[in-house]
Amino acid sequence: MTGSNNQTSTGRARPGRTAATQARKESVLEAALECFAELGIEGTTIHDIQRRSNCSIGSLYHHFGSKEGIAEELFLDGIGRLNRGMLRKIKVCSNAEQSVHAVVGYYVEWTTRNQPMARYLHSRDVDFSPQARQRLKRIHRDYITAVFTFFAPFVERGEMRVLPLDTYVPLISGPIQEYVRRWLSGHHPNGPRKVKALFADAAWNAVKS
Amino acid sequence: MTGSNNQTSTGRARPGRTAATQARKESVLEAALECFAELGIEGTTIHDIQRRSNCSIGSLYHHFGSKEGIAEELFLDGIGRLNRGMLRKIKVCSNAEQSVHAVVGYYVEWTTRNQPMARYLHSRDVDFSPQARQRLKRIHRDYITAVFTFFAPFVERGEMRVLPLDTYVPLISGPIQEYVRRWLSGHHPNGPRKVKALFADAAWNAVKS
DNA sequence: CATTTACTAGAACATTATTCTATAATAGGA
DNA sequence: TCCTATTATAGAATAATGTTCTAGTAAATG
Repeated sequence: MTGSNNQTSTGRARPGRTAATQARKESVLEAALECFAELGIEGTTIHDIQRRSNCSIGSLYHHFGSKEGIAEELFLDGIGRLNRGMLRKIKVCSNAEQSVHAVVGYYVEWTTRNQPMARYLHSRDVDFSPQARQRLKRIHRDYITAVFTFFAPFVERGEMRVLPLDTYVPLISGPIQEYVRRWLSGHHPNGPRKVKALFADAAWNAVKS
Repeated sequence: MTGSNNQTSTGRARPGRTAATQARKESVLEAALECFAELGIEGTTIHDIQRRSNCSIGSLYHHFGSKEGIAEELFLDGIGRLNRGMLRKIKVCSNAEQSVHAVVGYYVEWTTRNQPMARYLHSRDVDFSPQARQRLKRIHRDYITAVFTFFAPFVERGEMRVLPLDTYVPLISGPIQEYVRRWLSGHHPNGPRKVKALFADAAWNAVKS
């Protein structure tokens, strides 16, 4: 009903038209993010996105189905990028403490370098269509699984505490995420770089044995 | 331009018409929250709110100025309630550890008892009109000030670490907030009650001397 | 009681999202 | 290479939704 969608934004697609299609979809998402940043989410119209991406109404609806569809795709795309970057980063770590520090550090760097996307991700973490919620749930589950698979040996070795699975991420990332959220919504002026070490230490303290 | 707005939702207003007005505004906000919960934020129309609150279009716009105005007022109202409840709760505490535990505990109880509002608060913490952002910033600043005024003696007595002002809230509330957010958006089924103690201990660990 | 101000009401209007029909480009098989 | 099915583009037409406007009602004020 919605259209193609043969790959998530990561996967390499077949060459030819599909590549061009992928490029067009990405240019739409890029335009949408810019609009959201400048005009606010409620403030941007489908025409704003259309104009900025040089895409016709028809194409837009062909590829995304609705305005909400664009917003959801953008969200899932952003989460995916963040998660993949994070996994790439921690996989080169060789012990628990280093890994936990890497999580906090990468989150700080990524959000500082991708402020519009970070702001967007923070702006709507709840409230999705059932299908998008489903996809998001899967993304989160896969991420948690991947992270835990990586951390499990550390837990077994006794470097980290044994805790309920769904508490690790909040314990490690919760504080820095909350700090960044407040910064991004303008409640305080200081970016997270100065407090990176503080939050990394706190994270490690929360989960170390 | 927008209309009256003689009091925030807390303040006792003069009797007579004003009281009725206040009641009407609150009934609109209540209706809006119900709609957001059932239909999603983007999914609810001004007419949905209007129907459910038995309020005419005219009244709606007289009191709130726009749909976004309703959403903002609802948000500020909710944050205000949460903050005031929190302050009330911690003010009866007599030492730092007890206070920190109270913060986490109250957050768990409040969000469990006010799930629709909690979900709404999580759904849009960023992305507001400049004026609303300003009001929100003030609310946050006042809250932080009040909390810190309360905690300051504990810091002086050496019960708590000396940290940058804007890091206390993320360190204490960040993990439980993140846990609750994930729960509310359906990523895991368990409510926060079972992990309350765990997160309270972690919070205390993060800020104790 | 007169007058001003706040509030209610919903039709008229404007904006914005979505659908629809037509056309062009590409891929894959004969 | 040509034919056909599929996918993509385009924008006018339409539907849905948000906002303004005019008129009238209730309360407050002096």
